[in-house]
Amino acid sequence: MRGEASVLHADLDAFYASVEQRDAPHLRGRPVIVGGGVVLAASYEAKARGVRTAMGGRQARELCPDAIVVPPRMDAYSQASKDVFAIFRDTTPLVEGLSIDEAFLEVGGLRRIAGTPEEIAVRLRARVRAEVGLPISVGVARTKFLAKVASAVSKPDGLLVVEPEGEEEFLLPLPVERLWGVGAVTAEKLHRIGIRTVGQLAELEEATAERLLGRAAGAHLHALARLRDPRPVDTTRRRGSIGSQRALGTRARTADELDVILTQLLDRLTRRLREHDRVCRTVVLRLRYGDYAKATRSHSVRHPTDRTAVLLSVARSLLAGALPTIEQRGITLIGISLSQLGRVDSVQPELPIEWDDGARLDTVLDSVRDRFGAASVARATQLGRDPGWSTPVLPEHE
DNA sequence: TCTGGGGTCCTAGGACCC
DNA sequence: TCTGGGGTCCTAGGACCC
Repeated sequence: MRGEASVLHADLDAFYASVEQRDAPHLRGRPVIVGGGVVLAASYEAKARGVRTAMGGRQARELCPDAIVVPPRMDAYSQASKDVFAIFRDTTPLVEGLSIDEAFLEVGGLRRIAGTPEEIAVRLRARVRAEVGLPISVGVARTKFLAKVASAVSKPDGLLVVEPEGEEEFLLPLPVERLWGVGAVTAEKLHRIGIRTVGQLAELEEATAERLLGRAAGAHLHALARLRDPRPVDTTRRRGSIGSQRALGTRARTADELDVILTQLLDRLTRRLREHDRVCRTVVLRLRYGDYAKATRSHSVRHPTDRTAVLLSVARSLLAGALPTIEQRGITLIGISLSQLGRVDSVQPELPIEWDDGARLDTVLDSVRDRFGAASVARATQLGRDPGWSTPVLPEHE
């Protein structure tokens, strides 16, 4: 016995472009492209001409010469997102945000006070249109996955309810690319063995799917194709990492220039960290070399922190390690991610231990660990506790 | 495809611990 | 001295999503 279709997936249509058309009447009904170098968003009029998100700006203008290209206004999109999410939360307390412009809503317990899921979805769309001025598509189904596919199929400005009895008829004929988690690489692997529809994937043995796609991805996609998706709407999810990056073009950069950019990126990120009362443990340096090959370098500190100085010095040492390669190959992008985020109140109060020369003990231990590994820190800590040990010999701290 | 910016999750090897 | 199995953490890379 299947449950009822009580999960809504609400997804704003061509979000950035719709906000632009809302705010500038002369853009309405016309092809609009947000972002110059690369297409961040395209209105449906531009999509009809073949313009796609992430497409190069030149190609987009060739496809659609009369498109109006506007620069992004992130603050406006952020405010529109807040307005729409307020309506989501006014609809049900069980909201799981997925990104700036989409969310799952569980409305199963609301039948007596708010009506059927379909009625709730109709009202939600009308409210977003009337109160925020934006078109939004909604899929309604028994599981998150089916609701997400339903909203995508309903676009633009649509509503599609997949009743439990109609799930096979709805899903199985769709191309595998419609599955959430199937991109270009996975689609190509499936095509190579003759699988083009979700139904064909469902007929495969699970073990075969796992061999082909990897254990987790294979099992997951196989389950989705067989209509199994036990994940409930999760209202407690929190961001696990934040990042900031900058594309640099192809000209050569000096180490000083890179250091300035790195400092700006880190300053912005640590500010965001503190604004949201979060701390982090891992700094990831992202690089794209002159040949557009990507690389990452990361380092984790012992104690979660939101201090710019601490995280910047970690980022700098990561960058210093990569400089020889950058000199050789050139650099076209630099980015920083801060991960292993935690709540600031989960951090234990810092012990005011001072070393002889004034360096903090944890800072000294971090530098020992960097050079000699975690075991050495454990040993050094033990030795430090040994009354027979006088002054530990530690590497100079920079 | 002459290539943004913000994220999530998974894999795999090595170090380390029990 | 050689050899286990299981678990966690760290690091690097890759696929995918909007």
